[in-house]
Amino acid sequence: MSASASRPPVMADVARVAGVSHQTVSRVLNNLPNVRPSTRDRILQAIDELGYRRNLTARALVTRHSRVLGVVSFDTTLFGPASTVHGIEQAARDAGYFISIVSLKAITRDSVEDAIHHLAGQGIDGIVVVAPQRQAARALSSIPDDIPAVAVEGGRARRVPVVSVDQVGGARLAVQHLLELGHQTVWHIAGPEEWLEAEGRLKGWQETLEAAGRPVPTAMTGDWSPRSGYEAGLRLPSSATAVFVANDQMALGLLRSLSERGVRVPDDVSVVGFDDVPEAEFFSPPLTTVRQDFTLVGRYSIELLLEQLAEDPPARRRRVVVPATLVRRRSTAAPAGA
Amino acid sequence: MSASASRPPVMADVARVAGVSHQTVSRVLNNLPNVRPSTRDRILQAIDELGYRRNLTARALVTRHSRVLGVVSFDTTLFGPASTVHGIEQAARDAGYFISIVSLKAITRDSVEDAIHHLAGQGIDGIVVVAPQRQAARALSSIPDDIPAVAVEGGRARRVPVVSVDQVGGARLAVQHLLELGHQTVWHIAGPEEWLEAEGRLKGWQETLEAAGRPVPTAMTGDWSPRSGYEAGLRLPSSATAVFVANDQMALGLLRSLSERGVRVPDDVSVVGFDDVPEAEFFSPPLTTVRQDFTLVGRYSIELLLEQLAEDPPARRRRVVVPATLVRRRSTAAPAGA
DNA sequence: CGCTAGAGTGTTAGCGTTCACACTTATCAG
DNA sequence: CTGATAAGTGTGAACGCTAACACTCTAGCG
Repeated sequence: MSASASRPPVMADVARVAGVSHQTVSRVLNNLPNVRPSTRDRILQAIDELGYRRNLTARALVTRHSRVLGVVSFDTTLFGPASTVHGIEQAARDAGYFISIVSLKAITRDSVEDAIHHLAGQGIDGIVVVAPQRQAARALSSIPDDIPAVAVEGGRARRVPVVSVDQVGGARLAVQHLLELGHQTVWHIAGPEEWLEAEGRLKGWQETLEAAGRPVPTAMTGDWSPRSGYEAGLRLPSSATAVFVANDQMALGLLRSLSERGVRVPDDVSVVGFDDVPEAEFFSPPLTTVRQDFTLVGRYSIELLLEQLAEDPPARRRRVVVPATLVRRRSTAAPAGA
Repeated sequence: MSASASRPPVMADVARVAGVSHQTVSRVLNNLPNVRPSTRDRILQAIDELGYRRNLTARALVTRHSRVLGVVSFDTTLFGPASTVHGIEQAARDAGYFISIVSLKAITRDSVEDAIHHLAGQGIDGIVVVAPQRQAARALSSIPDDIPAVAVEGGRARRVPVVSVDQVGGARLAVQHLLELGHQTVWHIAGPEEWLEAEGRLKGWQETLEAAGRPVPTAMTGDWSPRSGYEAGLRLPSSATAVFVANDQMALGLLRSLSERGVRVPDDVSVVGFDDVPEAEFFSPPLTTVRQDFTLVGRYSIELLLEQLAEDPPARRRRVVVPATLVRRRSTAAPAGA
């Protein structure tokens, strides 16, 4: 513990104290072989004594690897993105990487490109773009060629592997569940058009109805917020007996407007959401919904990224799809007439 | 666009193309004066031509500043931490800084210290610790002296400035609101003991009741989850007419258990939450709650951090308190007997 | 006409690591 | 006892940038 508060100690200081060369200190730090145990101990002790911490900036300069991964995301306040980023962070840390985050207020192609270049200039080893909007997905092509990247929910990006949840399959699960209960058809409150997730759920809903030979009602569109679900609920025709809502927040709004109109759930109308937010189980009534495993999505995205970072570029999987699962609770039942 | 995909261009390459020295390129990049406009243009063109991006790692090595700030947080899936981190990120980016995040699964003194050292070794310019638990607050003392730091919700940390929401005041607002409506007393479902926020809300609740000369019921304790609020609701005595719940999620659970028991809100029991999550407005009934401005908290924390980073260390404010506000909705009313 | 000031530019030396070697010493086969 | 091999260690040169200073040149002054 040197009293001089001048500069933090560097490798050379450790070397001097331990009576070796800086290179030997480096070897110990990097767990390389061919260091005599007694020497190693002396160095370790010197490190401890001086309170030495290796300067990762210098290391990054020479190795050309910062062990930092960049993440570009949108509104990390929402449950989905927040969970995904959390999953990414956990997986990255387990792999010994740091995460540098840029969270966008607005998704425009420009803002995404900006964020990407920002990160690229930062000496990052790779980038994960959580790109659930069409705009963002388009910006993927502007990622510099020399930077490994992965997209989450990024449509079919050209040069970038994609991890996504099976939105279409999830929607199918929801609609099939309602049809099996005996409903003639299912209404849909969709997410904003520019969102790929909204698109997938809409598609799954429509295809499933068509496959079953059922009429396909006009879809209503919300903006993911509870309020928009509430408003969609006001426009829902009284003939409807089942609604598939593109996320749980809008489902909550729908539940509220139905209850205000005296419509009982599930007696009069069945409702299925999407996401399985922690609150969903305690809605009135507890919400049947489609669960997405965001943690797994985060994990896979890091896995795909690290694969690209590896020495031997493997025949890289271009796309990983995480299945969605149906969680049955009390907001769905057979229609009144059944 | 050089066809050789060998190495990304460096400053010297730009210098060669522009016919100047690398130092002049550096001057242009750093917007220093005394560069002839025509020279500047030539350099800018060369940069463009080569697709040159400055290596920030090398820059950081020599300047000893990375322009990266570290953030340590807990479970960024929760609304509060997620919003705070989001606010921090926005504010930091506006100031030209990057954010490197470590999100902890468990808060123990060790895990926090670990995260801090992890970041410290990363060549970070400063650290924000979102430390809402007593454990985490204690770990603040282990931040190396040479690294500027700020704590969010960190109790009264010793050497570290703190930004926090006025939990006590928020709780007072909630309880006063209920007393003014005519309730004799107010029950409380508290958060986990080790959380400072839970402690502040508990304290505000208790003090306000005492100041009004009202009996103070035994507080129930949850773990922030809707389920724990639900369970607390089952234990709520039927004599209770008003409940102040330490967060919105638990309030949701309470609402649910009350409705299952046939207790009407607000007719039979009034409920106030804390946080004002986006969903709160659409609970059944819409929840009266205390709003915390997390964005502001994030903003202030970066402000305090940048103050420390500035050339002239100002007489530093040791503590910034952000006020909480009451949002009145439909879950509160006068008691039945009033 | 020489001198100074300042604009404009180049040169050199780091920053704290790792990498590619070269070197020394001990070990062992022949 | 010699030479080859391996273990253990040191030396010097990068990595790509900025800081400090030195230099050149023009303008302006007495």
